[in-house]
Amino acid sequence: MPRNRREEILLAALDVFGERGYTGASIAAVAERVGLSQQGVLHYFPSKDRLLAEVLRLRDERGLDVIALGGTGGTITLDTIAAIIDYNRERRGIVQSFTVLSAESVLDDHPAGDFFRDRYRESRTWMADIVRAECGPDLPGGVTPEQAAPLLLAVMDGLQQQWLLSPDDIDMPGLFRAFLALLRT
Amino acid sequence: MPRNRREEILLAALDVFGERGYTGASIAAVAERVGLSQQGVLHYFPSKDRLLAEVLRLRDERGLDVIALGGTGGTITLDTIAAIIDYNRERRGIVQSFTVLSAESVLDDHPAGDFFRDRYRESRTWMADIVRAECGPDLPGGVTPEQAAPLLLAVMDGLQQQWLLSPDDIDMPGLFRAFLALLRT
DNA sequence: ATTATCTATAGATCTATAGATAATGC
DNA sequence: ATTATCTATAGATCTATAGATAATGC
Repeated sequence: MPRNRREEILLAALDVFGERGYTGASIAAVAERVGLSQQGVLHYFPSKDRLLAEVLRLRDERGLDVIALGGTGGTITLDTIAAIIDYNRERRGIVQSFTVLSAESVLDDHPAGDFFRDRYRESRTWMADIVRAECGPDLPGGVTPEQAAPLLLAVMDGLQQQWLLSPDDIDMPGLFRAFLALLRT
Repeated sequence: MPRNRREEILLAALDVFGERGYTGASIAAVAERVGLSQQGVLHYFPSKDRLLAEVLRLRDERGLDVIALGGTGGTITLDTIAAIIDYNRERRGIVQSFTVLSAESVLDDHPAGDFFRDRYRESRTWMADIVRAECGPDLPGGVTPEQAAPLLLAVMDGLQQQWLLSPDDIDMPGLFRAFLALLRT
């Protein structure tokens, strides 16, 4: 049963990064989670930076992302995104990982800075396309799809932050749909 | 000229926490910034946790917060908040500090967890009051002030995240006002 | 040969304590 | 007396390298 060690390590690393942050996580903690020594992990990934880079690359391949939408195959609508947010309530660990890693990525010289900068840019582009396809070029209050796109991403991120702190107080999917209702008025 | 060492240290610590995150920041880096030895800092604050706690307490006293609204004296409206976001473009360091610290605070057993949990709860309460005072109990799309409150906070946090990564791409105040336009339709 | 894994370890940090010294305030 | 500050240092980590050993694949 030759399990895929590389992937095991990447998934464990994503968890550990979510629990302690990238800075606070140690390679040894990841190693322990997969039953290897710290040096065993470094055999597969030569440095902590590279381990992070590969964790983030895994999201692109696997749709591990909180808002990985490409995988659904069919047309993506705002309701598709709302459904993903429903599902995210059951993936708290992953939500926490991406929330923490994306926030850390704003730090000076952070190894994930480019990744998240690019990711948000791309997300804004296709989010604007989704909004335009669904609501046309004119939204309530004179708002444009180009403005709605970063607002949608902001709402998703910001609700995750509040939900992670107080899961019982924050109805993420309900609040996201309330925002959609504002866009669709 | 007996400068207030405690306060110098707290302000330097807020900066350093914003640059490296709480986990990644060392007491020695804070010390260097104020021209003391690491042990000099520990004379004023007996541990790193306590230093963080006092940094956060300073925000309550001083309105250092990105959205510290109490200090304005007069009535706070949604336009007041928009004006604060205008101003925040010139306080990138502080915005970054609070973005990073609040994201770190979702980590297991983080010393700032209670602080941010309480802060968001309070913020949602007065934000709902502001919305109700200004827009009444019924917002477009059947949205309530209780829903608008966490959405407003989410938009502020989420826009900061995107702006910190790509300041030239993100017009924080403009986008926040676009969101207000949706609420006021 | 290559791959997977380990032990050993160098070299940096980092937090926090202990205890000395100098200056200040009564 | 107390306050401000320093040097010294214990005790934990942490990343990464070096090099050994065992197993696997040709």
